[in-house]
Amino acid sequence: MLSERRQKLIEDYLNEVEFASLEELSEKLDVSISTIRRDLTRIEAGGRIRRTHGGARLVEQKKEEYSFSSRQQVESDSKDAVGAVCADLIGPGQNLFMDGGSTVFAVARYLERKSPHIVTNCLAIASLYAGNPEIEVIVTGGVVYPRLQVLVGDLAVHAYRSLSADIAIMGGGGANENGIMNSHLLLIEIQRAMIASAQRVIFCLDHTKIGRRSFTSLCKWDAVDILVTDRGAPKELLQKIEAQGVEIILA
Amino acid sequence: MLSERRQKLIEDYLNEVEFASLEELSEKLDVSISTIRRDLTRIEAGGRIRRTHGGARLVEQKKEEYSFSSRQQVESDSKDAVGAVCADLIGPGQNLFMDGGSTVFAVARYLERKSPHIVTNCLAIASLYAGNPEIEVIVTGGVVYPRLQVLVGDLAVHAYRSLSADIAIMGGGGANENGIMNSHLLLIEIQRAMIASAQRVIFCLDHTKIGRRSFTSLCKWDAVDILVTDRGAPKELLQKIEAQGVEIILA
DNA sequence: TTAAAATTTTGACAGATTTTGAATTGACTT
DNA sequence: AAGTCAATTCAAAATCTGTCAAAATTTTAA
Repeated sequence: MLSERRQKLIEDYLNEVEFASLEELSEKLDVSISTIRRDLTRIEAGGRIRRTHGGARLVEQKKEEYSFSSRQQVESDSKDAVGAVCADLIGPGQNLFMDGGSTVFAVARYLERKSPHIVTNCLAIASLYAGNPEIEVIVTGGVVYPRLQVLVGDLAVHAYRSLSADIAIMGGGGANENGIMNSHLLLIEIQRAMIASAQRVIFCLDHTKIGRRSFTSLCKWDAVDILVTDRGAPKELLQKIEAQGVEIILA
Repeated sequence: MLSERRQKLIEDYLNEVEFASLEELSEKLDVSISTIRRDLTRIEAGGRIRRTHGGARLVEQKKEEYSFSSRQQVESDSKDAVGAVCADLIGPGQNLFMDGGSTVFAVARYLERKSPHIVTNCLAIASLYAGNPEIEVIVTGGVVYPRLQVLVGDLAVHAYRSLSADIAIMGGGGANENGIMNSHLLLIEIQRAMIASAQRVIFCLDHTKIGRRSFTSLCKWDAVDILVTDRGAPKELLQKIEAQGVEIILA
């Protein structure tokens, strides 16, 4: 049995049962416990499972703004609607900062006719218009953060600090009446640099994000000009946010 | 049985079963294990499968959006061969600068097991390993140059100047006995920065580039440590280049 | 056309590398 | 102390790479 095939089988099995013990896997695949251990270590490096005492379990798929491939499907209608409405706010030829994340990517897809100048640390957005001579795309640089496929680190922060934009189009992990939150510490510094160098700040968050808590506070509402979300968002919370001077647009 | 036909059968079979062991294929096609090995090596060069210990597996078809759709086809056998040979020169965990262009991209495809640290201004290379946590990818930043899908400009130049690498893997538009040439002025400054910050400089040029003139001179041969090309290149010219202290490796 | 020469393909094999299972050791829990 | 699990080490087995000579194929020459 090929080791890669075995590892794939382990992954498939874990996808069914959530958790499996070493012994269980060892018997099922007819190899020694040692081999199972080694397999699990390798699979864990891929990130989809986690080793535990005596076995391994599936990593719960975080329902987060970022992280593309899996998320892209879920709530894509909401995201699309938010994206289209947000793109309407952009004038032709404006300079944009664009954050990572699937909602912001949805905005990017509607920008073609605006011929914008885009500065981004998101590889997906950069690649989207990389072949289009009508749209100038500037990539910030930085270290690729594999889980989110965005660029992080000093290069990215410096790039945003040294440029300026008409509008920053941002995403986030959650929002409540106190402000916006994000779960990825590596991104916070970058997002703050974007906000600081942009004239107007637009946050795009589909309704699942409104009212959700996340890991760290990114900014308060006074830093935000516009919040674009969809009708599924809780109205009373939106009112509290609006009272803090944020223009709210519903898709 | 023609070897090409056999290779096609192997590919078809892998498309069905995803994994196959050497033994399995050897029996199925009634040839020796050695032959299967060689077949797999050749098929792997095409990029659709990957050899593993004891067999081979299908490569998940990634979205085509990032790859060099048109140019990739032309001379792709030569480029692949050059890519494989060049990748052999890289040690595990080394720091690499990687230029843009399809030949350098062909090198990138063979680097998976070397777990390199890659610094690049090429979006295709960045996207290739963006989701792989084993491989650290740093993107230089810069303005996307749509024709080549590489990043150009000050951000890119500064990034390369401020970093350093064990090896720079470079492409070019042409080469003659005086040195390497490139047709894209925007790239010259960047490539010079790469060369200046790297310990060893490897140029990868398929045979169509050897002897071809291009627009501007990029560098003389004394800046180059190794030239990787294929057997189609004119031998007398290679000798003249070798006489200038360049190690020449033929794929 | 046939024969000889050159090239490519194939199978086999030796030495290096990787994978595997078992044994040992050490950390931690009960 | 006893038991469980993880990490490490080690030797055996499996597999990989490079090389070589035989076989098959293609090219060249007559």
